Amino acid sequence: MLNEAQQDEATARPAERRAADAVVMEIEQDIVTGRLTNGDTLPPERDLMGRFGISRTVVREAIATLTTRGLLECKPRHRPIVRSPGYDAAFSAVGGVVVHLLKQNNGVKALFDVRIFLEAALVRHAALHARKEDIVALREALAANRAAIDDPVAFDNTDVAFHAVFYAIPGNPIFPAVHRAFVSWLFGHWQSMPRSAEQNLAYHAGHKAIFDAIIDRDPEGAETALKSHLEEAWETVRGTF
Amino acid sequence: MLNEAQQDEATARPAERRAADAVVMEIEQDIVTGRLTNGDTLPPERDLMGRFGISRTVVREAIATLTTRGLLECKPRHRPIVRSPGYDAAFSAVGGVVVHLLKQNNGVKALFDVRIFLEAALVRHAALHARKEDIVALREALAANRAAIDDPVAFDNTDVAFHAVFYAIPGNPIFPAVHRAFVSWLFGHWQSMPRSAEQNLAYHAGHKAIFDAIIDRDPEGAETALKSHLEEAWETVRGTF
DNA sequence: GATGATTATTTGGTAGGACCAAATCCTCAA
DNA sequence: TTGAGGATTTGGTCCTACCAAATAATCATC
Repeated sequence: MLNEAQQDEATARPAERRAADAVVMEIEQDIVTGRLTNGDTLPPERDLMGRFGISRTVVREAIATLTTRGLLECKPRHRPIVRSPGYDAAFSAVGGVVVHLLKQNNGVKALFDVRIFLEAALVRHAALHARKEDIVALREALAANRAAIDDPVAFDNTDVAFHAVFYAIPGNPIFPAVHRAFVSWLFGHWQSMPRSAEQNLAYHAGHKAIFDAIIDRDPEGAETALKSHLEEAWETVRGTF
Repeated sequence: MLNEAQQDEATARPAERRAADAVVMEIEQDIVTGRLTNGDTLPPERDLMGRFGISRTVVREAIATLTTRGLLECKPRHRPIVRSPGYDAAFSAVGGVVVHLLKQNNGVKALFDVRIFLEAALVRHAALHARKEDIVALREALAANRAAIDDPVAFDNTDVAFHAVFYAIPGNPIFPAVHRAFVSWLFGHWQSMPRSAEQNLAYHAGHKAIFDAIIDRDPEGAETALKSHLEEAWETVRGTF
């Protein structure tokens, strides 16, 4: 059955833009301009229907679009939660695709090589430009790593934390997000693999070699030590996926 | 009106997760395992309804999800086309989020700094490891750039192509994808801005300085030349957004 | 008055139908 | 054979109705 309102809407619509896009842009504006901030909840879908004068289908389409863009977080039977997008949200948005890419030929190797390449440049940068507080952070991370040699879980965590310092030194928020993406994409595969204390000692020695080169302000040595360390790590995990 | 099939379906469903997610995973599997390969078309939405025993609402939601993940390509009035995901698809999937990030405080600057950082490492790598064919590619790209100084559009294209060579030299497919992402995210803002032939000459001189350092196998010189070149480029565009 | 169980309301998820516009397929006359 | 015109297909949009879980409100009991 067809009512007049629907027909009028249908015949009048072609000239206009898509209703859903208008809603998306409006809510987008609210988030960008700060009228909606992180953690706020959107009104119920049925309220938005009336507010924008559109059907719930359109409301849901708009919410779905905003969710895929990382601006909203949806849980069943709960109002959508506003999420101010960060660089981490950007990387997690591609997680689904990356999973497929890693399954392709040498996908993990290609990503790991990129990590080595970028991190080599980061330790070189650290050797040249690390400030006092950066050195302190590195020294503390190295000590924590040493203290955790007998605890597999803690060692993994301190391992990641040590490398994270290099991504933090440039002060650019994109680098730490890249690091977290690397960890979630690469580490997820071979984590929970038990490692011996001897292996942890070798890893820690690799970390110390990098640290020593940095406090010596020796970029070449730092880069060499990092590449050696990561290539050793690669050899131990290459067969586990 | 409520028919029995709908009620049965509804009462039987709660055990499962969201219907749309199940469909997404199933089609995902078909693509990963090769039952659906690049260029194949999905059946019409109305067929999928019957095949999966779900409503068209859910079919469309699943297709939308797969599209945002880069596994499908949708055009109005055409069947969805299967796209085996590449690294470019991964980056384009985050395009929507990046747009917002760039609007935040210093977002463009942060991204441009990352580009400078990565590209500095790439030219250093080129200076150390470029093969003969890489040098040839660089020489040709530089010549094309020189020849296009009087043609704004062609100059932009050859400019991008010259820088692209550095991303290609390591032979890792991720780097070219990163470069294309940089171009689409950064260049899109200030493209179509007319540049004078003098400015193009300066840009070309920057390119030549990088090239000369590379054929001299001088990584420090190459890195310095690249940073100088890109920081000059930044100064000319920083006010245009 | 506090508390726990019961009921009502809210809310996101899903089903299914109707319509449109463009593209495609089909028919049939010239 | 061909091409013009109609019929069918197909994705895009909108609507209403219903379900199940979560939450809010109510009420009986102590």
